[in-house]
Amino acid sequence: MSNLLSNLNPEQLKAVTLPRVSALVLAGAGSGKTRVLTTRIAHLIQSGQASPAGILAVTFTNKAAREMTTRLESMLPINTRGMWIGTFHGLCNRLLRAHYRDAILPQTFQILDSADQQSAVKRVLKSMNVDDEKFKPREMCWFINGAKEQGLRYKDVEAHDEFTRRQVEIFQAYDEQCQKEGVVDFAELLLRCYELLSRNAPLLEHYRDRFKFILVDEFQDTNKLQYRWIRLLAGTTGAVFGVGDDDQSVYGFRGAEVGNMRDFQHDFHVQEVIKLEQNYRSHGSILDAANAVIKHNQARLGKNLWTDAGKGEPLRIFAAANDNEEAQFIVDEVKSLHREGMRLNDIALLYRSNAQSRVLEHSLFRAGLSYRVYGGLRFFERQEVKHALAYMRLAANPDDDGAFTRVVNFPPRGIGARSIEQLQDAANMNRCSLMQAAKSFMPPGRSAAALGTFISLVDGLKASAETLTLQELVEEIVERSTLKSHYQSEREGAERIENLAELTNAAALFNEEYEGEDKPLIGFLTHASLESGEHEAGQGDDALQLMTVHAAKGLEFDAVFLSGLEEGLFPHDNSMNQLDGIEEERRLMYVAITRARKRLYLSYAGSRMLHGQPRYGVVSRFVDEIPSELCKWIVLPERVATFNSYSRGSQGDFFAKQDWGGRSAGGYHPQGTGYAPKTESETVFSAKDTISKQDMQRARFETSRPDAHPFGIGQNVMHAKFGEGVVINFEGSGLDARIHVKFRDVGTKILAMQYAKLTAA
DNA sequence: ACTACGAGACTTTTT
DNA sequence: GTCTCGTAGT
Repeated sequence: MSNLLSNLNPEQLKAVTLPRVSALVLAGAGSGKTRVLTTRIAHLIQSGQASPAGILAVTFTNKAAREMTTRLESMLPINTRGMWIGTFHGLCNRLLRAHYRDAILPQTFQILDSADQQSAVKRVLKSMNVDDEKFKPREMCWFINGAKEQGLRYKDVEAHDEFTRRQVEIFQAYDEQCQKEGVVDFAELLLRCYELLSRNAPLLEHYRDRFKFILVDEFQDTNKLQYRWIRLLAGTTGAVFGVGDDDQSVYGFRGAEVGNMRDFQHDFHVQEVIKLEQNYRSHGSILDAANAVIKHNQARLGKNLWTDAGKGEPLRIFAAANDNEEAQFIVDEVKSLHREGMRLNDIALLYRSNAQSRVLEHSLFRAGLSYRVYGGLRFFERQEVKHALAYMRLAANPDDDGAFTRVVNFPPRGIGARSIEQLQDAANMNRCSLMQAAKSFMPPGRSAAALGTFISLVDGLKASAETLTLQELVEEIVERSTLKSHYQSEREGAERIENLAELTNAAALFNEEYEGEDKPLIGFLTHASLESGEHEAGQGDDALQLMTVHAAKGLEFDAVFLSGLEEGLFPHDNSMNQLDGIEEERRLMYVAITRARKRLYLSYAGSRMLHGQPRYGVVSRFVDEIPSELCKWIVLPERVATFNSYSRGSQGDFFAKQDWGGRSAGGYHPQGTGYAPKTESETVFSAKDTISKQDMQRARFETSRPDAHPFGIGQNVMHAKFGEGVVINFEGSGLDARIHVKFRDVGTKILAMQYAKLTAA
């Protein structure tokens, strides 16, 4: 036991060994939050205070749940398989499956992901003859989920105007359609579970009695319904151990309520709040910057991170003339870090919004740096995979109209919109599913044969599902549905076929892992919707990591590049008019900064292409909130003179970029503590080398002038898309300067100087 | 019934 | 710039 508790700091130890009371742990970034959670569970079990079955631990992501489980297994010689550690949705699903009758759900109920939900809403709108321009499916989903996440059914929603009343009607029709089809959306999973427990006293008693210890991760991210769910399960005698960080609450836009942390203290009579403030991740300057920024927020529970790791290096700030230059700077720095021995895997490139990744990717690609972008389409969300899954869903439940509409004519088999409409009418008329309508009320016509083919296909699959293994079933679906041959004839179908093969793989893997599951098909489909697939392909190879700041939450890297630090981008324009908007953006900035272990770069661009339009930016207020003594500004060598002409007297000099980076002085030590600036670089980073913000701004404007460009009339140039050409004229000045180039293959083009990615040829 | 082209949108996101 | 959606044409 002492083994388990050794190496914990006093606060961590206190949290881990707390008796059976409700408690709140304010865990700052990098303060060992997951460690505390898992060690507490291990300690409770080892000391005999709890049995593995008596613990309920809830997280937000599958990844977090998995990490907790793995760590726990390494601490204790127990099998975590039967333990209740999982996401809110995963645990609710488990409860609903166990008590499907009480929850009034079919045993085979399916879970809709966001895309499925949207198409379900579309079908509702159609059947109600509602204009989907006025009631956009996306917004309807938002409305429905928003209500459910507050614990509200359609009849609980207050409607004071005609529009909302109509929305409520659609809400009702949608829920009825879902019930009829035996499907539940994500929010429904939680609400249904909440209602199941609150309406069934013996059942609730049973679980209250069982879960003596409830642990909640990322408490600041809980929404109203999740909070009520926890309260319900805990009752008046339960003990809830909440861990969270109000400064890292960045999901307000999807219903998370930081206020739940305050309410928790009150509602659960929390006697003491334990603060974990010692940070084991970042060097001092990085933490100081994070603390300085977050101090500007008013509504905080209050917390200050510290470290004994030493100051480390200053933050590096780069002001680029435009987005391409910013990207180029990052490429050069990454290359240099890589040369020094830092693995690309340990370097992250963060941005506020996904749209920003393109320019960066472009430069990385040209430079031949391998990188991986997080947060695109996940495996189970891919079109071809969803199609195959729809066939599986029909095999499990032929009355699943969503799955039916998805694949009734995919691959195309001659069933057009007209026929589907007729089917829909027949189904409405007879109050049955589309499949039943197709079987019993098939309208006579040309498409009858095609429909017959489809019906027998699904019937065949249904029969196969009884006898075949999961893997064989997937293989059969891919073949017999002609998905495979369809994609084979498609130009870019190779990748899709690969993904279908990967689905076969996933099915085999699932079977292996959940051997003996009585309903493997249902289990697999649930797995597919609940775990949209962190099937991280190519995780093994060394690649730079690109992601949004949101996606980076919970991760850490040796070096972090935070790009696009401009007003309007970060903080984002759309956040400004939201309540608490700026504070949430600032928390996001805090999250971004605290991702870095040893080195942090901040960059912004004077102009960048956004939505196909140039947009001129001003440095983000968040950069200004970082004390300048923690920062060093980096300037391109050819501009040092320009910048220095603005700084007078004691202001000192800027650094030419090549004097930076600790190439010879200091450097990266892969197995050591990382960057250890030596004397030489300490000199380089001395305090006199700063410049005022105003000079910075003015200098940047100067350097953006067109006469700084390296081209002359008659010069041969190269363009990524247009190929070779010759410069024939210039036009305009300042940021609007344009260059006329006569290309060999595509004729004369007039390009914006700033964006034309021209190179001398 | 299917394909091709043009208009309009576009913060962040897990389940 | 790029993706999705809707309409018009084959």
